[in-house]
Amino acid sequence: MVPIIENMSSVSNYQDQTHLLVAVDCIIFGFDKEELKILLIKRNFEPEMGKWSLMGGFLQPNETSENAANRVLETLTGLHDVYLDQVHAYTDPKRDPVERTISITYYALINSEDHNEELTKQHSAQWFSLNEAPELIFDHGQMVQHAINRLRYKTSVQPIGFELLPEKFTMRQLQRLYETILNEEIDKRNFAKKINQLDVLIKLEEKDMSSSKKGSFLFTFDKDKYEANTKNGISFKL
Amino acid sequence: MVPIIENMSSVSNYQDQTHLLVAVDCIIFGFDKEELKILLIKRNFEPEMGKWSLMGGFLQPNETSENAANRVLETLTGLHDVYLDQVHAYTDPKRDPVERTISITYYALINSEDHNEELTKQHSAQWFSLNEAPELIFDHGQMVQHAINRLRYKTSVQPIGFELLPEKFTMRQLQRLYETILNEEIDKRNFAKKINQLDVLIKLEEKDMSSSKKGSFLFTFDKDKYEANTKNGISFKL
DNA sequence: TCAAAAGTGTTAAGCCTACACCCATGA
DNA sequence: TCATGGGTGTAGGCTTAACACTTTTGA
Repeated sequence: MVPIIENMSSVSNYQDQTHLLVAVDCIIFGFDKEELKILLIKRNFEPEMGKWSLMGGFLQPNETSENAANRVLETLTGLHDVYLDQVHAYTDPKRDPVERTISITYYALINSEDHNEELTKQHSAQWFSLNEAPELIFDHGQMVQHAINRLRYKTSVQPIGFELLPEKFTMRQLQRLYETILNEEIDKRNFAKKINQLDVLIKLEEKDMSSSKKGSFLFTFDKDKYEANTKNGISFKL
Repeated sequence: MVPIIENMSSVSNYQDQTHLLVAVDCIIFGFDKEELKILLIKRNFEPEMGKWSLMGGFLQPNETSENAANRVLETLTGLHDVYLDQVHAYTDPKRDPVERTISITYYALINSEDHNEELTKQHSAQWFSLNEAPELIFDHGQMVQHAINRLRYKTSVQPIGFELLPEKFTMRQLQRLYETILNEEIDKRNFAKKINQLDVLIKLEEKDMSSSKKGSFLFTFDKDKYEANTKNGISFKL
């Protein structure tokens, strides 16, 4: 057993300690009007060249893991200021066969219309619906599962779902989003009731005419209202 | 901007990457029949000698972060097989002034009667109630806050509170535990009702006579029942 | 006999769930 | 005119929250 600290010398021994590679891996969620999808890359580099994996990168000097996740994300999608949430650190000494690397995962929520297709093409990236995703390298499959669980919890307690939608969206799109995240059907009347109770949407005059002849009203998320509610102790609970 | 991967060479450049120190820090929760407390150490080593901090240690070769947290915990308390849950990775390049170190935190739940007082004395460790805890070094204060939030969520959704209690406990002890974790008062009739509905306790014949003249019945947590419930889709929700 | 904690049930309010019909419009 | 998706209200059951008195027994 290794001693935790050098009690005897009264100085802890930083320089004798093992230094490790640290990476971030991003679980990139997008919503294409029907389904929750994740963006995966086909590796054109070793190890595991040709297989599917999450997009990741090594932590650089002077960079937080959040910075690194943002960088990775921007490299792949061209997007910045994306919603990111840390999920877990994976530390199995054997998880990367080339060299021990610990990986910190983040999930990202993007409006899948926004991303730069040139860049994703360059990285041989592709969107997959959750059920149809290929097998992933290393522990990336587990990472995805873990991220989904976290996302499910988080969406039911904070209004992060809107990150996945365009600025203006219909009630139906919002409902489909929640259905696909929570993986359950929701009655549309009950859903509308609940959302309206939360009092964080602004109903616009405008209608989206693409999905039906009648057209459906567009809404936007009112961040200020949400924050005011939060201050007043009214919490978002779906 | 640093390239994520060496696309050109089709081999990612592990050896050129920065290697970092990785540590774990433990937020050790205990319950002393009245209050939730945390175990802190007074540092007898640099940096920040003489100040209070969480107990931590560097990640060793061939050790997962969970292994490391267990080791740290055993070193301080003599306990093993303790409930541990990973919370967050802290990666600010300046968080440790001596050398860049990323820290992965775990919270531990222990029955505070069990720990080895010799060992804690050796490390100048002391229990503090959450309100009375001293200021902590680095980002350890934030780590504690983050861990409490996670603990609150987890206890309301999984029966981990029992980890903090002795094998046999009274309904009142259990209630006080939940009150101190959730930081709110609970009506004892409603509490008993809810707990009984969960159907995971065994009421013993035995009474604890220490807290009142009448005495109060002791209970134990029935792990098998809980797992059976879980399998049948009945979930623990407080 | 009194003080102190244990134990126990009921009611009202709010919340959640299930459920069905009309509307507007383009084809 | 019909097919498609949009929009809306209500009733019953369930869960939650509020609330007070009796029991036991050691001091």
